Amino acid sequence: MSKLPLSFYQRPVLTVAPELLGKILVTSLPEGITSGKIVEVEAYTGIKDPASHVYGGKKTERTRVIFEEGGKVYVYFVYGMHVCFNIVTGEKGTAECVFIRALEPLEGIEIMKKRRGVNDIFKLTSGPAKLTQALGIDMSFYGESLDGERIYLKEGEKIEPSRIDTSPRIGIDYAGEAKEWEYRFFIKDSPFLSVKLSRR
DNA sequence: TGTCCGATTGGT
DNA sequence: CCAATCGGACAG
Repeated sequence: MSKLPLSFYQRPVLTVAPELLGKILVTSLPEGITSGKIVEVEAYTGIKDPASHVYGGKKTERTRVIFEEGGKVYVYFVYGMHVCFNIVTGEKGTAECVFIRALEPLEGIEIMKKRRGVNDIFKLTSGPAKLTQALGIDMSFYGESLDGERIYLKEGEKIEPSRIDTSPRIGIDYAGEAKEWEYRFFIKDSPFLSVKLSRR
């Protein structure tokens, strides 16, 4: 199974985000290969998106990679202890990214259990900061290309549209009306989601 | 340089 | 519900 080409990411974020469901995120590090199937993502659509880190055109040392062309890693450190992982999308000149919120563990489950310090498979990668810890993703991945050796995506299960649901994004109460936007995409029958709310 | 706070998690 | 824990953002 081959790596997804960078051209996959260099399309509009609202196209790429749902297509990421079912794809396999892989890291290859000294401890071994770990991977998981993407089951939950959120789209952050750029400088006009009040929930985005680049809202209003805010371009800083932390956010600069979001302005690059799609196919790069945007990671950030938050709450003094957590790393969150995003995939930059779109053409150069846009500032879009997809926030990866949950995976279904696949390869290297013993490595992931050791990194996470838990045995329950449902607690390994069912949250944005859990999956980075499980896959060994830290701030050194900032700006890395997703067709590299350490981290990449590969083709996975084809997800039928009927299995995909949407909801507002999680944890963005500061974003005004944007907190209602249906930019969270997830595989509705997955038991590995970060939150078990079904809404409506 | 000082203060404020978070696209979370895990325990109470 | 709330503490943990600290780098980035921004005001001054």
